[in-house]
Amino acid sequence: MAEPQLTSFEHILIGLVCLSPASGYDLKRVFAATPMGVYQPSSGSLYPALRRLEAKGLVKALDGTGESARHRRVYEPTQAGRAAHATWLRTPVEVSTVARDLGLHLMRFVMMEHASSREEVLSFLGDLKDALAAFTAGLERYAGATAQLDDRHPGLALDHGLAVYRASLRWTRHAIAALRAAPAPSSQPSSW
Amino acid sequence: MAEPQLTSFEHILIGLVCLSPASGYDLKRVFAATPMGVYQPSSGSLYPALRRLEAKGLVKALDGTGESARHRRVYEPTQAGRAAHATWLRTPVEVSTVARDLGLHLMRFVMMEHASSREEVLSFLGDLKDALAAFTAGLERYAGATAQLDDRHPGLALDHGLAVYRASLRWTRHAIAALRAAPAPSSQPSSW
DNA sequence: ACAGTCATGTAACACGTTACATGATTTG
DNA sequence: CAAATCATGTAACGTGTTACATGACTGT
Repeated sequence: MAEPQLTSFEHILIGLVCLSPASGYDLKRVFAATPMGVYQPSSGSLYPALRRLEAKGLVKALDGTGESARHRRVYEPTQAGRAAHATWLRTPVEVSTVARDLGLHLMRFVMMEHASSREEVLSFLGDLKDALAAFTAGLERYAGATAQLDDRHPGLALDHGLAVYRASLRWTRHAIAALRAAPAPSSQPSSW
Repeated sequence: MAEPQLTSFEHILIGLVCLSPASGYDLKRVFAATPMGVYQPSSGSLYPALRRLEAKGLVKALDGTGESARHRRVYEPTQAGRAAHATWLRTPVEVSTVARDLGLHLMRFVMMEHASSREEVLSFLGDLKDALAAFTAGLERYAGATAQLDDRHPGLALDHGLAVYRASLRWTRHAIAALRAAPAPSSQPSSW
């Protein structure tokens, strides 16, 4: 069973059709309407990606949705697709890439809600917290090691990184506490 | 004067050789040794990129550094290269892309230190502050508009975004204050 | 002499972007 | 009926990744 290596974009597409079956156009609207919209996939990337996933047997088009329905191809995941999605959700958090992949990790966290157990989610958040702590510690070490004499901007930029990753780190603690606290999915407005 | 459109990576390479002439291998070490190292350029992207910049007349290889010097191609910017770099530094901050380009903006901020006046830097930081404020306001509006009923993770992810961009926003104020306070305009060559 | 590093480069491959093409369906 | 939107797709082009190749120099 050679896991076909997929791009992050493809993993997200599988995740979205796992949430609910959708056509390419539907997915476009999702990207446009949610905060995911920082990335706006083009037709030239979206439709070929869906076709690749179909060719790899990870999604399939509902043929029942056919005929008069205005030429729409609505995709749903196959069993292999759901398996690949579950595997992706369990991808370990690497310290060396946690900064680069932070957005991706957040996306995974969102998609875990209806696919993973509370323990798995808390384990993931714990790993993310540890990775962010290690990463910020590395930044602090670097800041301490390089004496900023003449140049101010690099030090300020480093401050930015520290401020941002510390905010992420704080958030992991907040999220862990929030998920530990609430057993039933009640509609408590999260405010902090 | 048709500005040749360059990738972000190419702009950064020009910026680095503007800071001080460097070979491809030198640049690799810079990426490996500094917090820029979240991105690790491969040989297959770095050397072709330098050749493209040379072909476009934006950098040139020091031929004096030649012959016995162990086959090194040390690049320095041409006048056109410095002009392109200056133009890039002055690229306006767009609200719609400020989240995606935040790392790039920080990189520009670092490179402005010895290339831009204090007024230009403060103007840039002001624009960045405004863009981040508008972006976070948009996130807040989205959070308020979408009633999170059953799902908790999307709301928590939104909290993360808000926390992170607010940290960036706070940093802009901090940086503006720090640069306003600073008297000494050092013009020493950069060390990183 | 040999290994390791320095230093640059190439080739195959896959992917994203841009721009364009196509036709069906709704709306004024 | 015309225009806008829905909906999918293709082709050229550039670039990044991976993996490999090459040669010069350094240290032991």
